[in-house]
Amino acid sequence: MNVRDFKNKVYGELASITKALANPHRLEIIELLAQGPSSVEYIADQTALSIANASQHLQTLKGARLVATEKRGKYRYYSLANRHVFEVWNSMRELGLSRNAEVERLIRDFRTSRKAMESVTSGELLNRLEKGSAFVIDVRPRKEYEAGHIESAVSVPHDELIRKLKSLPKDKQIVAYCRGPLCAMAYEAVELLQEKGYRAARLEVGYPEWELKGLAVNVT
Amino acid sequence: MNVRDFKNKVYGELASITKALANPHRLEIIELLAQGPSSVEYIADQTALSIANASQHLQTLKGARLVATEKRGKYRYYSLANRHVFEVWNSMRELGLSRNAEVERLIRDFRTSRKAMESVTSGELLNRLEKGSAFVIDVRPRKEYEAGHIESAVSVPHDELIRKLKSLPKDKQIVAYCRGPLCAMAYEAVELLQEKGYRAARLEVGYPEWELKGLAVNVT
DNA sequence: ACAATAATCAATATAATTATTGAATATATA
DNA sequence: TATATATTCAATAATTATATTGATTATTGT
Repeated sequence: MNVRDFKNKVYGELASITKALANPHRLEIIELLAQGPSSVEYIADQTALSIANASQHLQTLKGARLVATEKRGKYRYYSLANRHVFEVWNSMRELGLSRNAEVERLIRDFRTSRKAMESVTSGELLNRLEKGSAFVIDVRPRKEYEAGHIESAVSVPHDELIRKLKSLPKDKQIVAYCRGPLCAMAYEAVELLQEKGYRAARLEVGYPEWELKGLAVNVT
Repeated sequence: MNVRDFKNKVYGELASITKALANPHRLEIIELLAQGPSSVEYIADQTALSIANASQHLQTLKGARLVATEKRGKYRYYSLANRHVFEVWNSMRELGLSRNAEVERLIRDFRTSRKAMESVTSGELLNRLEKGSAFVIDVRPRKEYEAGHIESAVSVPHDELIRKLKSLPKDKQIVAYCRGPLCAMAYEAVELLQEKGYRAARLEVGYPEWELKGLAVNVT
């Protein structure tokens, strides 16, 4: 094999992985799977895809060995193959945000409020948790909370937030987190809480990034 | 705009960037541009593409704002838009190597020798340079050396290595580096040097990774 | 101004990707 | 065993990506 054939094969292999990621729905699926293993049905529901279409996209990801699957009962659970997949997604998202004012503008414009929102770093949150001065809420759907969450966090899915307001403390700062930097749920939660007179801030990362730093407790 | 439209736009933007990367030739171009700015002609030559085809791929990368261009005289120089592009490429390559025995096997099989090859980390090289116990050679094409190289390195393009053997020291270890982990030039150089009785090892990273760590000296 | 060089553009044929539809295959539960 | 549920498969049409070719534009040097 000559050098050119070798290069063609190596870059071809890498491009086939990249191609498997190069689709809006599959990127969304990757971010969803970063929250924890999910069934096809749940993935289809969360991404607004038909079951058959979601299944096909999952086959594509599986073909590139970006996801692993496990069958339990009549459900088949998909999950990310390894941390490298999440890291590619992370750097991809960083690139998108850096390169493209468009994406950032989209995110900013989507917030109903224009005022800058206070955010808390992972390190700060750890400090406040030790001092007992923060109350952490996980605003993702309950299934994702159950698949893994920040140790002391309470599950308050964003569509249940209004109903559960009374159970939240007014004397502590409430720190909300969700799926990650592209996810709007924590933004919305903080906004609502502030309107209702709570002290609230957003965790600057989502659960997968927190977990990657080895700070997580998994519930099984 | 509702949540679904918002998500479609954000993931669509990110997928359009990913699509721009999802091609073997464009990945090879990214790695080449990580060595420094290059003209279309040079890129076409190094990647074995026709000029027109290389130009089209560069347009695609430019459209996704992954590369920047500058015209000097009759040449147009392309370069990576920012470090995020290189970091995506890096994590992509890591994912490829982790996920795919195939890629790793290709790289291993391509070496003519089967014996494991000693490699030197960046930190070790810095130590040895301070002690004066290493002699560093850059085996990339001279143009890439000229665009930036390790401070004390000497340019010995891999196709000139045999002719330049006599100028290399036998009493020091010779450390060879090239474009990065997928590049075969340093492997081949070390192999040749060892056959000829030199003490030689491969730097475990390429020039772009070294530069990313802020260890580089740029020549302009 | 004229030739030579570097790069891009435009048109085209081929190949690959995608969403949709309906049928098929497992698995659990009654 | 029958039935409902979860997922995959296969076929299709529409869209998008790719390499090639030859023409065109921009720049340099004579």
